Amino acid sequence: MDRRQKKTREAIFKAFSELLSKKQYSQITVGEIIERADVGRATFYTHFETKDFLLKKLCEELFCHIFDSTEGGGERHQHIFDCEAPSSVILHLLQHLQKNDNNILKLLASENNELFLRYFKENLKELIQKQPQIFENKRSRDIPNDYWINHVSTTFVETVKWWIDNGTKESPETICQYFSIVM
Amino acid sequence: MDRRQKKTREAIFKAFSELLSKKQYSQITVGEIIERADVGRATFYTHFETKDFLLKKLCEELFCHIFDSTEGGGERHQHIFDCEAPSSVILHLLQHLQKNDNNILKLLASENNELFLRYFKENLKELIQKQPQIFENKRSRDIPNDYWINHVSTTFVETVKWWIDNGTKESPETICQYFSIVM
DNA sequence: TCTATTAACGAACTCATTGTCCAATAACAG
DNA sequence: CTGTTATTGGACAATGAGTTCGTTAATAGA
Repeated sequence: MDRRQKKTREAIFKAFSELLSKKQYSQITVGEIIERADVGRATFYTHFETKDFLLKKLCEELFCHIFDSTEGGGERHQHIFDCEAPSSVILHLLQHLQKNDNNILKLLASENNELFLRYFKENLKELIQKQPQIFENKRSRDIPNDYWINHVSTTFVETVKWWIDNGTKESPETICQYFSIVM
Repeated sequence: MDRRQKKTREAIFKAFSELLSKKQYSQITVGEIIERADVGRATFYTHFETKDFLLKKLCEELFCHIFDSTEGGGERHQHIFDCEAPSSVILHLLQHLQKNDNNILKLLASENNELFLRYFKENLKELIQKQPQIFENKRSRDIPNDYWINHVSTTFVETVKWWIDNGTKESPETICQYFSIVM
């Protein structure tokens, strides 16, 4: 890919992320983004159709990274899905979050978190659907499957949100335990 | 209150609700609202500072109604909190929702539901905080109290959301049971 | 190194929307 | 009946979205 393209693209992502951790998505203007990214107005629109598309792309980048390394067929992770404890997957995700790759925690904690939490939840749902055995032992047979998947995803996302909103003071292990108590 | 004020206020609420059940909140313009409500532009702004305030007021009206009649000190409801089963409160809320007062279900199901679900959850949290005994028997002592309250509210709201998204086919009793299984 | 291609620039532009203001008019309460 | 108050419509500035285009600069490939 053209070096110029890559540079502008990254500059826009960076500027956008920084703005997102400061103010509401709806209050961020394209003008602010291009000023901070130091790119021309027309340039922005050749890269992203609208502000909404920019957000979508950003979410995809962030969550792809986390979930790819969780689902990945690498030997390092393979054993996670083999052992019975669902907590190992959860713990792994939590530790990943705590490492704060790409400032993802900052974004999840910001006032815009609903946007990110929605993507987070969607990715989680897919993960659980692909690996139903993770939580199988906790599942009752008297509730519909999609209700159950939705419940698990929601509870996890809300747990993370609570964790972040409270300053991420607890260790991933503690959070993991809270989660397993209510599940 | 002046009849004229009341009329305009209601016309705006009505127009806004109708628009909300059709399109995203962010894509609704003040122009559309006043056109549908058939009131002058200046009139709108004498009633509501901004579109956001209008939304806030609408939410307050909708949820106040439901939660007031749930918490109310009337003798009819008093016994609800006296019996042990948390399901009675839940069932009562679900039945209320099903009656579809003020088209609240339509709004909860619309693309804007996040806005309403947030208010819904806030009201629920308060209710649970005031009546902690409702779920006390399900609560573990190994998790923080606010984590627990958040979890209960979230789970209920998500249950309702799932119910609506699936066409509200199940009876309130069934939904109530699903809820009590996962809690 | 040369060249054709492609991206970035910036400035000007249209268009939609927000929020304000005011003078004229109609509805209201007492 | 009368003073008060809400509504009206239209004009207004300000802001932001998204487009257009001629110019400039970087790039990839030969």
